[in-house]
Amino acid sequence: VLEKTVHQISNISRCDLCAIRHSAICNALDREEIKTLNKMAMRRTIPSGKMILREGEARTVFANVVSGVVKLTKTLDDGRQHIIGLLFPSDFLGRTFREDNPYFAEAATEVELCIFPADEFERFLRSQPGLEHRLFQYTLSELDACQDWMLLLARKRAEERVASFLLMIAKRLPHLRCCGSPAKAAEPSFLLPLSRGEIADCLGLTIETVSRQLTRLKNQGIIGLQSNREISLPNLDRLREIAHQDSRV
Amino acid sequence: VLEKTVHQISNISRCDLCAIRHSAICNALDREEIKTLNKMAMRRTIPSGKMILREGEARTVFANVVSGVVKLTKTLDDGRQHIIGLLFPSDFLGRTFREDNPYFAEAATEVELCIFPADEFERFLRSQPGLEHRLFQYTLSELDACQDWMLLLARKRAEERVASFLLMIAKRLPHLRCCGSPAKAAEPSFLLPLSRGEIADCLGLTIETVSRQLTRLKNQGIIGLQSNREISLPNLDRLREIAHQDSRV
DNA sequence: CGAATTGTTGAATATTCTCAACAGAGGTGG
DNA sequence: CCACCTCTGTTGAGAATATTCAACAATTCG
Repeated sequence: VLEKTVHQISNISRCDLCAIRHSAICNALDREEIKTLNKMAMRRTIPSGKMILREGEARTVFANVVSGVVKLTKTLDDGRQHIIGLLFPSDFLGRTFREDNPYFAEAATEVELCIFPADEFERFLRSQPGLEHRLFQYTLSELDACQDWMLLLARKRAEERVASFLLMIAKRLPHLRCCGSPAKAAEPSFLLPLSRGEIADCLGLTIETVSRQLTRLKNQGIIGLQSNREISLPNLDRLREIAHQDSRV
Repeated sequence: VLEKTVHQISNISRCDLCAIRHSAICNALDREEIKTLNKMAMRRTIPSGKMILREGEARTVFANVVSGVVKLTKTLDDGRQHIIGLLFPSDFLGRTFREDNPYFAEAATEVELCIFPADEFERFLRSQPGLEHRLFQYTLSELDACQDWMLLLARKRAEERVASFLLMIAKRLPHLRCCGSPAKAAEPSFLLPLSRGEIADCLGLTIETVSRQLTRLKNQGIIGLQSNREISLPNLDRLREIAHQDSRV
């Protein structure tokens, strides 16, 4: 009996215990295939603020985000900066089939990554059409999101942008919700993974404008700011009205 | 001898004569495979201004752009609009693996399309990993371009946006160049595929701002405006300086 | 040629940014 | 545990950029 148990345990790969096993691109793989991927994978914990990839440098790794938030940034020569994307748990990091990274990737919070060597992963990807199809679908969703965000940057005003941002974060951070009092169980509440400056870099605004808009929303009772990073959304309907046609939280 | 010639001619598929045969996603296919694709394909000429796809509607077709320019737009409820992308000859139109169109597609000029029925094309795509890989690569480039454009919308000023726009068009319109005088052979010159209003919708500006910036560039001798649509770029270096770190024309 | 559309220009306005001062949170060491 | 320092965030006043509204000019199309 004991022998059997031990055998079963040894048969469990690390991936079976992985939190994102069924939501990351890995869900395209069966037990045998995932063993191969597992062999080339490495877990790494990255402290908040550390640079993971640099724009223009040769790509050497790809990764799944297991926990935490990664920000992807682009910069102009004179230092103007923009956050072109945020990666949450189960998102894929890295631009496949290209020599160099098209953006910087930095840990916005402490981040846990499941890392793959670039060349080896790309070869595996080409040999597994199911996996490549999964990554293709993921890329298409990224493109959808990017195109939606362009509309925000091109046409929404500061207030609408901030409201849209909060809804986006609330939608993608179901894990980090705080335990509110029972009465408020229905209202989303979470820790912002970004500073005011980073939010500004997401929205194409300045720190001051973001701060002012948050204060305004707070004074109207549409959001709650327990501390700088701790936010609650007691009036989602109103927030959605302000954001204009944003998808459900 | 005549018989042989006839046989050779009958062996030539429509695709062999297609202008974009080797630049569109079709270049992933060999002679046999392209025959299959050819069977499901239909050529269509669409007049300028006609809507091709509507946001939210079920997708029924995909297409290659053979000639002309297609604009992809998103709108807010109150009518604010943004052009999230332009398609030039050899670009692929349509969002695969999704029930509904995520944007409007409209002919910006007269457009020639090579159309595929959606379901049939998707099935073919899944059966041809090489073709799907090619479309995946195309989608990745689209994403790169979209992320670059986000930086423009978020952080560039009106003058920089207009300069970047002109460089982008010049880069993607090598076909539509006018024949200038011999002395000016080196300077790009072309017909704008978009109106001032459409340019504004690309750049997140108003018509008036675009007009003012174009006039400024003209007065500085950096661009030439032969007519509303006819543009020349006699000082590319200066234009690039203004646009800030944009890729070569 | 004339009407309709598209583009330009000016003046006033609005929104956001910049600069500056201050307040608060968080972390460190005595 | 508190004092201090630093970093982050807030607030206000003035400036800059782009928008809005309006009139007019130019172009295109029938």
